[in-house]
Amino acid sequence: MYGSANVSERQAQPPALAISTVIFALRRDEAAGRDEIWLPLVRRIRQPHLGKWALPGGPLDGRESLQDAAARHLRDTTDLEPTYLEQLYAFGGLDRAATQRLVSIVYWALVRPDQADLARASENVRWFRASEVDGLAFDHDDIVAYALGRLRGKVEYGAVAYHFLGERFTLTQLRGVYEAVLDRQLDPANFRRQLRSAKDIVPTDEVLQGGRNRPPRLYRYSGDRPETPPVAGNRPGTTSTSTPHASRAR
Amino acid sequence: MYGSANVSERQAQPPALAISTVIFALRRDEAAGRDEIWLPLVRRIRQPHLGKWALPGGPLDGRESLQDAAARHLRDTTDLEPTYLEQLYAFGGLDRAATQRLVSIVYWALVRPDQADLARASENVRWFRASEVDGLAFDHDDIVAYALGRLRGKVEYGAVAYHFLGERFTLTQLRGVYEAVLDRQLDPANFRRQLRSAKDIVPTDEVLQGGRNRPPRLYRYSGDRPETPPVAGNRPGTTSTSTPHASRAR
DNA sequence: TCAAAAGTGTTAAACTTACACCCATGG
DNA sequence: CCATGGGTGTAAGTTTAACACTTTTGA
Repeated sequence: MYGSANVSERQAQPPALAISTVIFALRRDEAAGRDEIWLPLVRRIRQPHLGKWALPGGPLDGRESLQDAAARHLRDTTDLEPTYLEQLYAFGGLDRAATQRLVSIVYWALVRPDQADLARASENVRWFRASEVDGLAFDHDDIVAYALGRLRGKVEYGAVAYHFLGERFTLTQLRGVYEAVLDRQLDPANFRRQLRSAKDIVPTDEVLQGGRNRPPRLYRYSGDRPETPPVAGNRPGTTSTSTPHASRAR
Repeated sequence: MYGSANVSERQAQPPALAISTVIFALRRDEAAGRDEIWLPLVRRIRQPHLGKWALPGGPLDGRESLQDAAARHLRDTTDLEPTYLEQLYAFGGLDRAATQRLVSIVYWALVRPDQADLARASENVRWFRASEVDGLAFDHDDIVAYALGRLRGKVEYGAVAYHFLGERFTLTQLRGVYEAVLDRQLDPANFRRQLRSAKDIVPTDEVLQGGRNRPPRLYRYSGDRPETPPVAGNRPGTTSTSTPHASRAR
């Protein structure tokens, strides 16, 4: 069934397989006094959709895992090395590309501000506000919208927001991330308490000096568990951790 | 051309793309007095892993969407037409198959008991307890374990359990689903109240006659929203609903 | 009328939410 | 000494969880 050679015999062209990534970073809007979500896009330098902005990506090299391929394309096109990289979805609609059948396995990434600053910005790489993205190549508009929804869900449930920030961060900075992602204000007092009981966010004995006001305490994330979902086959040697396992065949 | 074991040739060839599905159904264990999760597997009738049990699946036909391909393979191999079908994950590790680079886009499905009864059971199709699955072909053990975890998460958060049942069901039946999936007992009284406020589960004016005890009221699921996650490119014409959308390019 | 499941009531604990208030710092 | 954000206290509202209790059926 799987090893069949008539995959290619049935039809002239097997579906093309591409890897793309939605990269999110935080940027401060000093005027509005709040953080916003931005993402880098690359300009297409060939047909189809020549000249349009698109998600960074490309074909899957035969000797790298899906995640490695995503990371490599990030490096090649934007110089970014994200601290968080997770599979988003596999898009395989029939009309995604005009000339060929195209299946894209899309990842999403979070990068820290210092990393984002390093990102090559050129004629063909530019940063956009996530809320203003529109008119992208292929179905990338929809993919970005879906990624934003997933980001929101992840932040609401779990422990992802840290990856927008550096190694150490204040609770106010972290709240800024949550507010940018969820697009609403949060009560500072209650936010503090909730994250205090979050267990994987630990206070350091340092404080951030140099501000105009009382120096806030710095925290760090004790990310014991791998942030990438427990998925076998993703990286060799990784075992699933989310489920009690089988014993024997019936 | 796909089946070459030569490494350099393997790199030159594009990765093979397959679609598989993890199918879950509920089955009553009368002895233990509780529901259990079962899934159908198919026996491999060719190398590699000849004779081993595996998830139903096969190659992607060039003219159907990913989801349609999953549904078609289900029909062809097990005669099942699930009421719920959602993409699980794309597995693309390097060592998934010995002879070739194989990327599998895996779906997971829920079927109703009446549908499950119709499923062709033969020498090469058999049902297994999900908790006892082991020794499958490829990395399918891990995939099943991951799918169980996802099922658990979906049931805890949202509205999936209904799809294990028929059109109309009692709250006790629904509680049986939750208990089987979450693998723990739930308080009948509290469960009832929680689901009452769930909004998308509505009481009918019918009751289920014929039991030994007081006839329970029947409920149904008013599934307004599509259960498949809001994903563009999955089906042409489907628009993402989860995210406020963009306005213009910057 | 009895067993068993259907269904309701009640209460303590836990968790949100809103907001009043004190603390520490740079200017 | 004051403006500002850092940080704590507290009380009302809401949800969760445990379990006692009443109702309705078939046998």
